[in-house]
Amino acid sequence: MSISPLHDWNLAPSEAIALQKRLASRVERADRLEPVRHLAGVDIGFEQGGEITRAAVVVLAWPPGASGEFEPATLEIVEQVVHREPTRMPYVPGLLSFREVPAAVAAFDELTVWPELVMVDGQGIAHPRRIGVASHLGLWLDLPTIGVAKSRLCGRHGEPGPARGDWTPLVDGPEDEVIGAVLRSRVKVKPIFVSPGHRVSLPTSLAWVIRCLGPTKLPEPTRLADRLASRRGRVG
DNA sequence: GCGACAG
DNA sequence: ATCTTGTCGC
Repeated sequence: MSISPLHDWNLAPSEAIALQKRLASRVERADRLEPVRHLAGVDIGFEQGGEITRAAVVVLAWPPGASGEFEPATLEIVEQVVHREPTRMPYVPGLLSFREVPAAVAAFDELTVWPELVMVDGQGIAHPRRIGVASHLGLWLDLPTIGVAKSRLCGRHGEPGPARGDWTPLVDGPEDEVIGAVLRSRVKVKPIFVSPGHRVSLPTSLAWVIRCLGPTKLPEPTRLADRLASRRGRVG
């Protein structure tokens, strides 16, 4: 499957910021998704001191199947791809997408099964210019995306309740605009930050992340991609 | 000028 | 993100 490029990725910081401001208006915050049959998780890892970028995509079947009587539902892995390429940009807070999206898009290019929804390791609109890596990737792939981050980039929030599934809004700006949710995905564990990426609302984003929660703090799509990208899990 | 700062 | 030993808990 080929994806048409929308711009050149080797930009100076000021140019990247200007581009984000233009692209932000194209990010859709209302639900516009097809029935989900395949869900994907994406994450990027690095090798050789950061010289090599590893993009991992894991495609899971939906709905989940029961692994057996009294066993929890399991998300079956339909396909996995690992794409390696030279790293092109350093990490700059707020400009993460310019470093990670190219490799992620290349990995999606190798998929034979196209998902209807994607969970990305990082922020969606919970970003200074409302276009984090999840939103940016969604724009490029023209797919609904949800951002699932392990820590905060911007915004204010209170402490979510102690129960699994408890959450509190993440707000930002002078008007306290709601840009995401701080979700307690596991009891007694630091919460995760969920935000709409592209073509998905916050309620829908939260619903999907919660229904994909497995035994660990991260939802299964992101957890599996994380494992693959950091070469802990199976080989690519 | 002084912090804060996804991965 | 990645580099890394030991340690706490189910």
